[in-house]
Amino acid sequence: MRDPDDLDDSAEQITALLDGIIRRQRRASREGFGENVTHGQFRVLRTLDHAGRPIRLSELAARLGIVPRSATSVVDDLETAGLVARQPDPHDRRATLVDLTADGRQILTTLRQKRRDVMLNQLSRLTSAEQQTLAHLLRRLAEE
Amino acid sequence: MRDPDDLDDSAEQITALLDGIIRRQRRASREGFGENVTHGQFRVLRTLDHAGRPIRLSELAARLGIVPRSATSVVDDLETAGLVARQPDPHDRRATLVDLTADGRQILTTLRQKRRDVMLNQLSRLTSAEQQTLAHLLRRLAEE
DNA sequence: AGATATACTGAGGTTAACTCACTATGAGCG
DNA sequence: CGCTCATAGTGAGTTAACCTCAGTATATCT
Repeated sequence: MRDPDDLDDSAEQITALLDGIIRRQRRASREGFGENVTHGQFRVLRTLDHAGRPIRLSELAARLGIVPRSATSVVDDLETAGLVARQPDPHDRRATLVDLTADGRQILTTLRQKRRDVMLNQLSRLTSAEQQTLAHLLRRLAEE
Repeated sequence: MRDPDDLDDSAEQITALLDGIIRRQRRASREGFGENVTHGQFRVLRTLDHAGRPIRLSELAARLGIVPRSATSVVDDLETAGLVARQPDPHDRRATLVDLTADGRQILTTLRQKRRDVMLNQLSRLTSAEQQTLAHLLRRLAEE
């Protein structure tokens, strides 16, 4: 019962597919993660780890693609949980630097492991060459 | 030839990429769409159109990948806006069938157009062969 | 020194989900 | 037939992950 417009409209198809995949993944994370860390918090931990050094809250927000105010809230929660720490920027007293704590780093490792298991399940439908192709295409799509 | 870290890597990369793309797309929808139809509402309209006939609320929910209670709310709003209509299922008095109204069908067409424009803009970074490849890979990922 | 810009946060809102518990109806069975 | 159990939808309430707008503190530029 396919709408013929859908078939040759790759834009809409791709959109719908992306949509569904993300939704399923979110759900898998929510159920499978266990640790009291949400998806958004995980993204922060991952980003900080990737940065490899304390970064400004505003830079964190930029990397996450959200507005600074939103980053404040996530960092608040993570700080309460002891997974990240704020410290004043010595060069600019307006700014705060955010960094992973030892606990944060450790939980990140655990979560990555669990997450990998969940994801592998989905991704295993593709050969590793296909995964690479996919990653490549997505990267081009994601470019600013 | 692939060690587990590679898998981990591409799994995590792909997830992060999907994440970012969807986020941007949502934002584009939110800003650009104009019509007072949210992303979730759009998904309902699209699904109903795709079904091509009145379907039960629970079936709608299943197709959307959400729990029935959540579908109730979206349908409530769409019904208030006059874009869908509920009717009793003649064969089962517990069930309600949901269908597009003429207005709903019309708005769906408009939205599809706008949405396609937004998406095309992003997708134009890929050749059409690449788009096909992408659609193909995503379809495989999305399969149940 | 004063205007303007930047960094963060308080207050409050929206979207898109969720769960739990309830009512109405249908179906199977003894 | 009546009883039990399952199914369809919804009321009430919650959560995550965003948003905007306005305010304070600090930096920078003229």
